[in-house]
Amino acid sequence: MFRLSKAAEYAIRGVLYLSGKEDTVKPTGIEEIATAQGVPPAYLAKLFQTLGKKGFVRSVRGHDGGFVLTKTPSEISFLDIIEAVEGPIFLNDCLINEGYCANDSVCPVHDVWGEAQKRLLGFFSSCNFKELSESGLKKRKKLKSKS
Amino acid sequence: MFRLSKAAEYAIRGVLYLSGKEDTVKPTGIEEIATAQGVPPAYLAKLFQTLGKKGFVRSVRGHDGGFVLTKTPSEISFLDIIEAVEGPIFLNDCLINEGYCANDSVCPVHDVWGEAQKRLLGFFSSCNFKELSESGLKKRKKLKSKS
DNA sequence: TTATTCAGGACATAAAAGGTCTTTTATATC
DNA sequence: GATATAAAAGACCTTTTATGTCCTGAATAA
Ligand code: SF4
Ligand code: SF4
Repeated sequence: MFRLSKAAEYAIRGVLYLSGKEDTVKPTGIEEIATAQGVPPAYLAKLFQTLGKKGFVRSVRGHDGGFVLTKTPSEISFLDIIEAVEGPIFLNDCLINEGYCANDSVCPVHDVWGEAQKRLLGFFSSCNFKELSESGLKKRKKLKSKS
Repeated sequence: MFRLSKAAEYAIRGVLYLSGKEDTVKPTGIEEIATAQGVPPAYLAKLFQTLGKKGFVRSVRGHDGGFVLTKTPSEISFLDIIEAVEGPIFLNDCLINEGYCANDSVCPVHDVWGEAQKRLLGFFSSCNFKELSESGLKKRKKLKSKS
């Protein structure tokens, strides 16, 4: 169906929420993040668990625990988070490695997938969470001034 | 998982095969197409059935029947065939229509999906089957000259 | 020590992908 | 007209992926 997973959507919005916090030291509980973004808490917890393993967030257990970003928002790209939760993106199996499909040396379709993937990944890796967060503030301000 | 479906891959390779034929009048049987491309015949038949409904191929039943392209290869885009077999592409539900997600007026993520989708669709619609077929011939020639 | 909060993993459900098969209908040829 | 051929239509099946939930255990601050 060629659609982003909820996993990616939720994870990104979670990281976005953390990116919007001024206090970058105090951990934020998963419950707070989930409620703020309106996503299933238990699922988000799973996702943040893997974000932790991949090193994008640090987790603090126990009282007043939660999650903190380990990098500044400008250093985290969209692609980072997408790939962290859904694994590396391959538009088609034959892009995994040369020779995966025996046909790829003569197949013109292969090149199209390759180019499409290159462009898509390039775009996603060009989006960072600092920009994203700022653009969110801007949108909110614009909406307010209208009403 | 963000991957093209086999359906799209098979359909595209089927159309590509037809695009490579000089004789544009005599129908080509699904069995021939499937064997030439190494894809499951029954499945490909289903796919061509829907390609027929969408008007990209014309079908002839009975003895010496099969499929013929209804347009010249240069008029058929990658996107045409992909969308014909998997339905319209939406990277995320909120792109289906404005207001699908109540949040989209303030959500910065929305815009990223939108831009990514715009670029992807733009690229796919810029690829036509005449170019594709020619690039296939070129690749084959190059490979031959090497061996 | 106790309440809190994440980690890890098992489990559940539903949807989609990928594919087969059978029956019916249209067509060309003998 | 009979017959062989080939697509149309739709039922059916299996496997994989997506999207969660829940429980138990471990860390930690108050
Ligand atoms: S696109 Fe070409 S190379 Fe890639 S899997 Fe399909 S046939 Fe093989
Ligand atoms: S990206 Fe933003 S607008 Fe789109 S569904 Fe997610 S929250 Fe809603």
